Formats: sequence, structure tokens, C-alpha cells
Amino acid sequence: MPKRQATKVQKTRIQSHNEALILDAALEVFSAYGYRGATVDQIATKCGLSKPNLLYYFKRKEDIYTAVLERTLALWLAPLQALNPDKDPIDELTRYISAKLDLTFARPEASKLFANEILHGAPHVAPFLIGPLKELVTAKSKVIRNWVGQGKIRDVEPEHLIFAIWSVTQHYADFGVQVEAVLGTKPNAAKVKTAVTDLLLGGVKVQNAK
Amino acid sequence: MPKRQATKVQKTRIQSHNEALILDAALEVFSAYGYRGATVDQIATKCGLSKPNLLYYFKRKEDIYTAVLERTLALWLAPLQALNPDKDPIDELTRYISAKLDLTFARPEASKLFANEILHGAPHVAPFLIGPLKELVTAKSKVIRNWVGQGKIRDVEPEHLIFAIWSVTQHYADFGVQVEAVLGTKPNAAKVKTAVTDLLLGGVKVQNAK
DNA sequence: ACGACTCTTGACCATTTGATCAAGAATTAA
DNA sequence: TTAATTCTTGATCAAATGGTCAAGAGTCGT
Repeated sequence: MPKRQATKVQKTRIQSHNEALILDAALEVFSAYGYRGATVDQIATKCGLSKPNLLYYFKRKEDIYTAVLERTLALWLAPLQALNPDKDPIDELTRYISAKLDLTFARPEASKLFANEILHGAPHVAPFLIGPLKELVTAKSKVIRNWVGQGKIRDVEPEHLIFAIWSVTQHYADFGVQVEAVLGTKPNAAKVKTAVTDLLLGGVKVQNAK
Repeated sequence: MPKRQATKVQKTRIQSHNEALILDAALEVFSAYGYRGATVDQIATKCGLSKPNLLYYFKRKEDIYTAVLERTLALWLAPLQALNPDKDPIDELTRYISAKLDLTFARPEASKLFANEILHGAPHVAPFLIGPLKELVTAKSKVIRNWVGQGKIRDVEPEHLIFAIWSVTQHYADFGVQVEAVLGTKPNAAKVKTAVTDLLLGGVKVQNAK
């Protein structure tokens, strides 16, 4: 009887530690340079490991990529999942936008990693898109459509509202350099939150009582 | 006296023809795979030239990239430039959104090329961002702010309104695979236009007379 | 302390890829 | 036709890069 399982079942301290190091470094490098632009050496250097050592933990470059990518997918679904059908629509949407913007400013690299993946045709997350993501959007669209039916919000297209919230919020991460260049300064998170929320909820038109 | 100028001044028929071929192919390849992901060979194959022949027209890979990138920048500025301070704000914004969406659906590769460039830190277009783009946005923000001052539109933050229009419209190109996956079908351009315009102009909230 | 297992790395390999070059083919102006 | 110029390409190079491997160093349960 072997002292440890033949098939590794639990991770060593060193193992967990180094894998975490690698994934953190990989997120930075992949989000900055894209999959092809990133090199295993860069990631190894960034986390203080030798290249062969890194490849001891993840056999292939692609394995590192998929690992770090998967770690961000859960992060992606959470805020939308929290949309509560039974509470006030405006409160819920406000909170959703707020949560997305918090994510954007707290983890812009995660947003960029995802953007890059989609931009290049989603070669690794296609199943995620047509599976869990589509299901979630369909479900939450139904919720929004109900709100519309009850006259609680304007007659918007739910799917496109969701797309709009995604794109506007993630814009501040994915196109961060452009935003900063145009504004002349790094945008203030609180100000962005106010502006974006007000715009998406209230629109541009003056809709006065008349 | 030499028969032709020592410094090449006008292009040969063949030259113009092949350069156009190359730039068209380069746009497709760069937008699909990114700068690092694209190979000179791919571009050469796509336009039916040999690699050395392609490099006869553009000495370096980067030269091809900057050439095709510059060709898209003009395209980028045009719609916003057309925003007319003297006409009806809602008409103008509607037309701007419409023009951006037309571009998105007509030339998604151009949008993706630009997105990829910005996503990776805008290494080639930083001067464009802090120069012409910033100037244009500043100028048009002033226009929008005037509209706000005259009570013609709601009190929105002009720069963020512009960002929102950019991000929402370009989303249908840059995140096209995601949109298609979630919707289960390629989005209908006219429907998107209606939905997006209505959302950005009218918002989500019911603002009834009371 | 010992033995088994895990971790680490220098050296190395194969492939990809951007770029060069010399030599020949095609084009063009006279 | 001719000669200068432009265009084309097979062969080739050097560098970058993903990945391997054997051998040694470190860790851990007993």
C-alpha cells in the first residue's frame, strides 16, 4: 500500500502556493498582452519561478490560460445572478450597475482578459457563452420583461439593456487608456458610477410632464 | 537627369494595387488575431502574395499594422465630427448613434482592430488619443453641455455620454460572438438600432407626468 | 536518520516567425 | 529593341518561444 494516493488527491502547501502565484501573474500578463502576446517566460519571471518550474505545475501554456480564465467566469455571473425579481426594479438595476462598475475598477485585468478572449472569437469560452451565460441572460430577461409588463420600467429590450450595461461598465476597464487619455486624468470611480447609472436609467431626453 | 525621381514620388499601378490588397488582408488578419497573433505569412497568403514580396511593400510587420490602423482612425472621427450644435439635440444624437451602429455592422473588423489596440495599451495610437481624439471629445462635450444648459436634454455628463455611445455601439462588433451566442442568432441591425437608440435616449425609468 | 516523494533548474530541442538577399522575371519609357 | 527600373521569390538566417529531460535539492512522514 502506497503512503499517498497514486492519483494525487490533495495539494501540497507548496503546490497551492505556487499555483496561486502563477495564476495571479498569468492574469496580469495575459490581460496585458493577450494569449499570443504573453510568453511563459514573462509569467514565470513575474512570479519568481523558473520556466521549467512553472511548466511543472501547468504542463502547457494553454492550461495556464484556461485556468486563469475559468477563475474569472464565476466572477462574471455573480452580479447578474443577484438581480432580484421581487424587489424594486430601479433599485435592482442600480445595484447591478454599481456592482459591475465596482468589479471594473477593482479588477480591470479580469475584464480585459475576458474582452480579449471574446474579441478573438471566444475560442476557449464558447461553451460558457452558449451555456450558462445564455441561460442566465434569458432568465433575467424574463424578469426584466415582467417589470416592463407591470409598467414598472420603460419598454426596453431586456437583452439589449443587459448588453448596454455590460459594455458601458466594462468600457472603463477595457478602454481604460482611451478614457484616461480623453479625460486627461484617471476617471473618478464614484463620478463614473453616478454618471453611468443616471444615464442608463434616465436617458438623455427631457421627459417633462406635459 | 534621371528618368524618374530619385525619391519615389508617385506609385506604380502595381504598387497601389498590391498595397491595397495587403491592407485589406491585414485588416482581416490583425482584427481576428491581434498584432502578436497575426503572422506576416497569414496576411501574404490571404492576399496571394509571397512573404518576401509582401515585405517588399512594407519593410516590417509593424509598418503594415500602423498603415491599416491609420486607415481606420479617420473613419472613427467622422461621425462624431458631424454632430451639429445648431440642430435638434435628439436628432443629432440619434443620427450619431445610428452612424456608429452602421459602422459597427458594416465594418466590424475595423472596430475589433481598434479595440484590440486600445485593450493592449494603445502602443501605436497614444498620440491620436491624447491629440485629435481628446480635442474632438472636448469640443463636442462643450456642445452637449450647451444643450444641457438650454434645457434641451437632461443633465448628463457629456464625456460619459460619448463613452456610453461608443461602448454600446461598438459592443456589437467587438463582442459580436458573445452577442450572437447569448441571443442564439445574429442580431438584426435595425432592431439593435431601435433598441439602443431608445435606451440611450429614453433610459429605463418611467418618467410619467405626475 | 532514512527513504519516498515533491520540487527545482540548467541545458537543450524543435518549431515558428520576422526579416534578408541575391538572382531572375516582368514592366516600362525611349 | 533596349536598358533601366520595378517586381517576385526560393533559400536562408537569427531570434524568440513552447516544451522536455535528467539530475540534483528540498520536504515530509515515520
